[in-house]
Amino acid sequence: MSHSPADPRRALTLRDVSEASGVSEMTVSRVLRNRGDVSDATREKVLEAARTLGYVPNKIAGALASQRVNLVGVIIPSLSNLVFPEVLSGISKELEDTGLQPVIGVTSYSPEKEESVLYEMLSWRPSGLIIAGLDHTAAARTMLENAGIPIVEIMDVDGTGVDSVVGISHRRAGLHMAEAIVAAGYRRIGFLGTKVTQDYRAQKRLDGFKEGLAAAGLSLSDEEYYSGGSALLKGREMTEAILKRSPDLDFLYYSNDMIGAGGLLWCLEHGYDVPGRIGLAGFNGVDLLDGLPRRLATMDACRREIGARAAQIISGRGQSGQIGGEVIELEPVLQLGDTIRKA
Amino acid sequence: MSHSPADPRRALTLRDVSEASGVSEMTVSRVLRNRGDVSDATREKVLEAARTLGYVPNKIAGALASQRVNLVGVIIPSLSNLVFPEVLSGISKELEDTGLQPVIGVTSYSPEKEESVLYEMLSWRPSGLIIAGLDHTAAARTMLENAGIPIVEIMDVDGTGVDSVVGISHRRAGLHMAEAIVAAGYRRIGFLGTKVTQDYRAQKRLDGFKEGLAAAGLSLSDEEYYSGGSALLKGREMTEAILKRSPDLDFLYYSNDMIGAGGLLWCLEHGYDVPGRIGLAGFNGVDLLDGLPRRLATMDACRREIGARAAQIISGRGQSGQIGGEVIELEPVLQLGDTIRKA
DNA sequence: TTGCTGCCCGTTACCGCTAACATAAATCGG
DNA sequence: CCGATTTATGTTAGCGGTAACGGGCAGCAA
Repeated sequence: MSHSPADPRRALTLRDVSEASGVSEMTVSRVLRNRGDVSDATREKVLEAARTLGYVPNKIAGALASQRVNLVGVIIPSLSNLVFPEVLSGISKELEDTGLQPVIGVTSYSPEKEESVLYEMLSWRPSGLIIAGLDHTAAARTMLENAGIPIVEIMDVDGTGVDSVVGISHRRAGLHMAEAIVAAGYRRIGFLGTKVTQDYRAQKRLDGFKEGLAAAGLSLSDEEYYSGGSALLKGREMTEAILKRSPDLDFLYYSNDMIGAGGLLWCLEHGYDVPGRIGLAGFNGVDLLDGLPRRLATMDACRREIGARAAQIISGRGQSGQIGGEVIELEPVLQLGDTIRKA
Repeated sequence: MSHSPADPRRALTLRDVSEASGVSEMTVSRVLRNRGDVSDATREKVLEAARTLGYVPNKIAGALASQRVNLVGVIIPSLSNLVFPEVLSGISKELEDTGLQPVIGVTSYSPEKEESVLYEMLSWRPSGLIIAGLDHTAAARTMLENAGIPIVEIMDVDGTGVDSVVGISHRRAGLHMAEAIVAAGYRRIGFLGTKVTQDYRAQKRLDGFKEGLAAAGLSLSDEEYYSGGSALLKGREMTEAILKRSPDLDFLYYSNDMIGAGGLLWCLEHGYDVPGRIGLAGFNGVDLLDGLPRRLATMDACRREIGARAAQIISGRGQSGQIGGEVIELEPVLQLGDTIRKA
């Protein structure tokens, strides 16, 4: 374990490398960033010195001096939702060879937490920001407006964005699901969802769903809500509860696939004829569904593509040459699966 | 939208706030960090000015000047594994009110990617680093050794760490599972796992498992591997394949709960007597299992606690007053569930 | 009054790096 | 063989904060 003469545990700086290789700090900096003209001889010398010393550049200093930061902030409500890791994977794949790096912040569906996470992120002066949802506190919105960097609000297009927006219309997703259910002949429809009132998108889906029912002269026959715990198990419990209370229901609409899957398993075990006697549908299109005994009807939320398109906008590789304020509405695809009877 | 006289889109600095409130930059800095003595009158004045201007401090400059960074790097192989989001949640909860903030990097199980992610992270000079696994490239190990910050390697204790280590012994986890299976009277045992050879921990579990079988004079009767795709579906397909090839197997050990769940569903659908005719076990204790028709035998990997303990070490709140080189081995609990017959 | 203390605030010198400009040596056409 | 480029390197001045220290002023005991 070699160490510099002065202090054995001092962090290395450009100066150490420059002294070790006998050139100026500036030249070392140029070599390490592949910038400007440097002769092959000195380049080798410098790289050699940096390698043997184990030098790691200090990006904090670099960013301050160059006024450039290769970070992209990504703010999402949760990591356990399964949806967001997929969005993230779309983002990081797209950012892969742009030199940009995502930094993740999690809000736990709390607007106050979102505000503080956003503040913290902006204080690192990222070169772009991707944030889930269109609904923020007034302070958060102001920060976004004044940040002076590209902002992309994702997941949702039902509302007004600060800058660019990439997502689907959750209202219309709910609406279309309702239409498909009604078209298939179901009439006594129950809804099962999360209690979290801060999940604006689930709320919008429900609103659209009710709207779709209303257009056919129908309304929700019963509802059931949960919070916390294993979603699959909750799906079972809620399904049992709602069917006990309202045995005449002929359709159950779940706010996400996980509880829908639980409900599906419960119905099959209890001998319900699915989709004859009762129909089921969820939301999201998680690939978990492929392994279930029967494929749950769902609607793909285009998670990976949302991530990819958002990242493209930040990296300036958006298909439109637009400079900002871009709005991309993706179309969620209804997958009937095996739990809605064919009309 | 108010703007400063010079440039409407220039980012705000301490100087702007100091001019707006008529005090020095230093005083503004003190107010915003709650440090040193400032009179209530000026404090109010400064906060007021900062608020109306919408000033967001520049942590890059702050970190450079103070040589302190409130970031903790966290490097994990994947976000879709379900295990890691849980570890992360343990970490962020524990870090919540320490002023420290986790920054996540993902390696996709690639040692080269790990190396570059690590380099990138260290270049931001975080005040601590949590990284999954004990197995790294030589260059990565050297970086870790010379980083000069607390390092915690998590998940795994079968090997030698650079600094602190928090995890379970995957070798012994596999070993104990084998012992339990043998004790329950199963003899013709198959293994189903991922093809990813870079998942060192899965490999160690398998090694321990084989060791446990060998101690009883047994060995694996058949094996089946997969990569990519929906784990639940793969679990089904692999189960079908292995049982077709080796119909006399009486136990299936899966390298994770997800494929185990798929296998369980397949066996139940095809009328297998579980756990009489055939036993099943997975690994991890994901709470998904609670919703399955039968509870899969598994072994809890203590994910949240691993995250929490690692974070404690970084934040200096570890229970031992130790300064580094701490090794915490947690004990995974075997949950027999309903898929191993009671001896 | 003198001197000391504690409170409040300002000044100065960096932190480690890079943009922009300056300089020195090598190349070159006419 | 000279001025005009080109190539390779060095010098200077910050980037936007903060540590460390300095100093004015009020309060107070001697």
